[in-house]
Amino acid sequence: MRGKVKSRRRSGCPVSLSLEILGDRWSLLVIRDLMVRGFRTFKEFEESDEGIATNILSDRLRRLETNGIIIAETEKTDRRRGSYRLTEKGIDLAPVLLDLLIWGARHEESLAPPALMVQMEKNREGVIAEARKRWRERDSTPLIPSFADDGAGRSSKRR
Amino acid sequence: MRGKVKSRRRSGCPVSLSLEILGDRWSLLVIRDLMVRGFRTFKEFEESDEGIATNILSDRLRRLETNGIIIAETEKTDRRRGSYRLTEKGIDLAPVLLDLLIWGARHEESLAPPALMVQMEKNREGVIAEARKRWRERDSTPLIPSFADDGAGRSSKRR
DNA sequence: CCGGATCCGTTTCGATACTG
DNA sequence: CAGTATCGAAACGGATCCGG
Repeated sequence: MRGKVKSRRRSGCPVSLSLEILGDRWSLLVIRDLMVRGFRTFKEFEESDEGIATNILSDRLRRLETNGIIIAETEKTDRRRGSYRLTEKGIDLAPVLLDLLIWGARHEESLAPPALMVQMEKNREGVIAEARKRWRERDSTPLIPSFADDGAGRSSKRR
Repeated sequence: MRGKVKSRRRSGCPVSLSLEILGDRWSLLVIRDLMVRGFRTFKEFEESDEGIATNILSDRLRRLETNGIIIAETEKTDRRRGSYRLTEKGIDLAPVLLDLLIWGARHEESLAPPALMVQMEKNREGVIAEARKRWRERDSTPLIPSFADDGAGRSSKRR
């Protein structure tokens, strides 16, 4: 039992700190779903994506909350946390998410219609502004409709 | 030995795919060091940061390589891979990294001089263009000098 | 039913020793 | 110097259970 903890040094670059919060498989995915797909409840997160386990989801939500990226709203009648929203700090991640989305669309298998991406890339600032606006208005309709549904992305899943 | 793979469904959003590559504690950090700090050798990565273990570093470098984000250059005289560089796909992550850097500087403990960040935020496009330019010229001097050294970031680390 | 918490087997991580 | 090998520790993921 080598109890050497080795006193983790941390570099001064802010990215490292960010990655201590966001550097895992699920956190950014949860934030994306909040921001882009308009998810708000535990169940929505659980059922979507690639099937995050409930314990992991619970843990990630709590971690994001303690880091001030989301807030959980508890109803008075019920002790459970019913819905989640991004804080301003959280919505400020919109540029990161968007750039990642753009990068993914350009370099990974382009499951999402490139046309949409090209447009989004051109209108980056506009999309970010829209995200921020909706956050202020507590409007949680999906920011990018094609990503709203589950097997999503493949062209016109029109309704 | 329950061979149930459960046929992981993946959502159509490109972000998920990106996060399968980048969604861990170290990958983006390695990319940042490649891009912003100008690291190129195994040893530089190993000694910097918050002390990544050599086996993890080795694994991440390999994964980034197989995903086409970096390339390893092997010298003919030696079987070892001597230096690493970003591919074009890798350099295209500059916007993501930069936005993450900006976000971190704004919301996390501001270890980096805010002035630098404000400037970088204003000149986002310029910094990205510079990164791309250097990549083309194989110029690996640090893109952001304050982040070049280890305990870095704290204002005027006089030189 | 919904939002979790708990239990438990499996996978990944991380520190260090070791090798070409 | 650039990695592997090893092994204990931590995180993950699935199933199940529980309180509101």
